[in-house]
Amino acid sequence: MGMAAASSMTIQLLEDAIAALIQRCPDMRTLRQIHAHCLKFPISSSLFAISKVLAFSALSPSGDIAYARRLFSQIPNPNLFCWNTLIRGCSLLPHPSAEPISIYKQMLRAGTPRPNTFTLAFLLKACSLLSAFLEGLQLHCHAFKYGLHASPFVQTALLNLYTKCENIPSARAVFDEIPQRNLFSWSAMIGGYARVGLVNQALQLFREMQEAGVVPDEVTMASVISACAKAGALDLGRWLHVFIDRKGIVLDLELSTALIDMYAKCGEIHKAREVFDGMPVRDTMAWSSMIVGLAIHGHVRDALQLFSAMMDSKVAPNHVTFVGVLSACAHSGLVSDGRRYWSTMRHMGIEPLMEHYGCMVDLLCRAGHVEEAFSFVKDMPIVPNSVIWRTLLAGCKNTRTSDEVVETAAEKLLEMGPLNAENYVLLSNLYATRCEWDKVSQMRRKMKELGAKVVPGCSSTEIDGFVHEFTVADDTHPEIQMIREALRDITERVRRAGHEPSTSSVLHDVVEEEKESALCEHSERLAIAYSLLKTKSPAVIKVVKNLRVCLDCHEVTKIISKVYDREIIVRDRVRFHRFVNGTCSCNDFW
DNA sequence: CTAGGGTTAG
Repeated sequence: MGMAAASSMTIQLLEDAIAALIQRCPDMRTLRQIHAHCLKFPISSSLFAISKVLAFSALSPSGDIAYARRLFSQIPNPNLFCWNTLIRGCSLLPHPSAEPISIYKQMLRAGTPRPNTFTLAFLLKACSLLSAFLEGLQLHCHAFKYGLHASPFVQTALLNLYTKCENIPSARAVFDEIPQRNLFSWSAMIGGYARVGLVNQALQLFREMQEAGVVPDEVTMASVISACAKAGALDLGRWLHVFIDRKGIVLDLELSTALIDMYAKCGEIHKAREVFDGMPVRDTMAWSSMIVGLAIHGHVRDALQLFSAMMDSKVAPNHVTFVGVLSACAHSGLVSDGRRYWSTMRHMGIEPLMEHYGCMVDLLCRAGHVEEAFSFVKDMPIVPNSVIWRTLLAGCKNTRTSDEVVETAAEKLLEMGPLNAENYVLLSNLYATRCEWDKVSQMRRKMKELGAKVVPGCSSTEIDGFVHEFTVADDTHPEIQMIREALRDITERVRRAGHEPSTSSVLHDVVEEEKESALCEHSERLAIAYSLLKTKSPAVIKVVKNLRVCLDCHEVTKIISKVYDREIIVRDRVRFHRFVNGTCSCNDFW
């Protein structure tokens, strides 16, 4: 009995020693030595020691998953911890794969052990990385089958999986079923809404979270701030920044980056820069979001200067950084710089994506090199998407371009989006500038015949922390009567200022018979009218729109800024317009 | 041994 106690004590000591060694193990070489020593001792069969070795090889950044797989296959009866460790190890690999699922299937086939909450959480995480909805659904069933559905870890993992698969209704259903929502479940749901662009829902849920008395942290705030960026909700974004400071929430890399992006996308590029300059450490995303921000504001020199500062600070740029750099060059016609950055990018081993080709086509077109842009597109190793063809066609407007370019691009575009009205509108306008009237009417005929759908224009404006959305000819707003009256007043005052509606821009959105009302009910006009009603003179009117502004709205907004003496900032789908006293910051080029 | 976050052309 004394002997048995002694030996069990010895084993305990050895196990503790091994655990301590592995905890400080720096690399696989050392781990193999420790493993070899384990095999010499009577504890070689100790699952404890083996599982420590397994955990290191599977989970440590300096581990070796192949070693873990081999070791695992030699364990006669792996316990649940071993299975879980291998599953998690495989789901942490740089390239997500279905391996965690197949290991799980193997475990189920073995009949034992039964999965626990750890198993499901790891598997669900693996599925969310793959956006594997169907597998996730099966795991959801297993959660019930094995009685694990009440675990907050499983619930959050399910919630997260559904948002990653962009299945918001399922995510919300899981969220609604959670009786005790914690910081993680609130953050996951808010983040899910924000990622798919349901910004109002994200902001609403954030309010409910506070009402429920759950204190947000830097992770929650990063999602909420990014929702503000997408919504163009500057006032709320500013308020949240103050909230962050007041609550002492840590401004880590992610939250700072979200703030930079929010300020940039909400028109406050100087505030964005302030946040950026205040960061003690900056990674690729932080640099990129600042560079992209400067680019969309047309601060091209600053953007390029920042890029070289980024290179000096040895942070590696990625494809997003180059989207910023190349689009900055495109915005101010820096053709040779653009070409240089393009080859820098290739030199760094960054494969150009569709966005980069898009920037180059835009760059060449704006500089008047439409033919060269066309050969560039023809040489693309990936199949150009409709944005590429649209960019090319937009470039054809400004120069005398050969029919070949126009016809090829037109054909491709209509082939790709035969039901997209935007395409017919673009082509119809282009043919009009080229005085090819038969083709203009051909486009309109085709559009009617096919019943092409127009993406409805949608503008929003933020008043007292709430984002109000308006679509073209919208009559669903509760205060629509007042808005209509305000619109009539605007139209009258604008007309008296000498404006004549530019009917050709009606083509941008609608079919002919709707011309008259259409112009006055473009969504940005509703939003501007509502802001004029709800805010007073020094307050700046800020509108965010999902499409480009049309020529007529651009003219009218300039006049409104003068006759109502209000500064108006419109965030287009791609850039900012700042209207002050009858002129726009884009100098009428957009 | 578990969960939630930031940047992307026109």
